[in-house]
Amino acid sequence: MLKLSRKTEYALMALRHLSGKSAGELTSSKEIAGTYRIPGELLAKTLQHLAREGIVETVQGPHGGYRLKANLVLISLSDFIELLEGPVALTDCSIDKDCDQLQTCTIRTPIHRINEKMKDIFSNTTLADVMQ
Amino acid sequence: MLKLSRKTEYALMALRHLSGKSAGELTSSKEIAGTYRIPGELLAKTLQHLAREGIVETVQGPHGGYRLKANLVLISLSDFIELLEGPVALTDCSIDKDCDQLQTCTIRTPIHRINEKMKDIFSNTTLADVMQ
DNA sequence: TTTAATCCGACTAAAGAAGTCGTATTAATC
DNA sequence: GATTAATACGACTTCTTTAGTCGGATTAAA
Repeated sequence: MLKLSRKTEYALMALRHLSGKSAGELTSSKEIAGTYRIPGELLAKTLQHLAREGIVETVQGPHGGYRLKANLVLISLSDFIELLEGPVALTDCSIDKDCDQLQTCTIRTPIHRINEKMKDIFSNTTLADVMQ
Repeated sequence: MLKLSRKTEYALMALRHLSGKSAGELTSSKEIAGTYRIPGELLAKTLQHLAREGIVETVQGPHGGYRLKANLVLISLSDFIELLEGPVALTDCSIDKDCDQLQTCTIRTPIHRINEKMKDIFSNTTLADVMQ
């Protein structure tokens, strides 16, 4: 109920960790997982996801690892969450239209209004904001 | 991910329905469930929950049913959601302290800030607002 | 060639949400 | 008094999502 997924939390912690390193420095997934007691495999997959999205950069092989690629000031928390967990929406009907109750639903409009306010918060927060 | 539960949606729809009736008039759970195609038993349980919380009033027996009791202007959406689904929090560590990562977690403070903003939205919206 | 890292899909496990069922209670009506 | 139509409510099942694990492949340094 209105929670962020662990995957998102882990991703934020990892980014924070990476942003503390000097430019270009590589950090292994293992180091991050160890530091924060995050299940290693899960964090690895999450970092790979971030790599595919161009947020971090990877180097394979021994002494490989991850480093920041994107400018965190330019990424909104909203985009970041949507990347990892899909659309930010209080109800499904804010996303797609497959709802039996659509015709009769009387609370769509007000819920929609609140949803927009919520999205505003996430849109107006950048990843850089979350790093401090 | 950041969704309201069906139970909450159903509860809001039911309250909206009840608030359209004349003062003191009773409405059966069945009528509401039928109107909006909500599973009957589930709605019934939800209404019973609202009754225990003093938001609606019930009359048992044939021709019984539910009617509004509380003044919806006085109930915030925040309180309402917490009633039905527990604390509004982006992360568990905003609620209790049982988190292995507490010592090492570096994103608590910023997440907390965002969480507060989110709660503000829900606190500043009353159930009456959602009925229009 | 070995080793330490990423890569990635498939699988399993755990948790939570949604919905169902059975039985009890209540009170109006026949 | 019996029947009936409603609420009351806990226990249960099912479904969906989230979390975590595993196995095997690729990469590149030593």
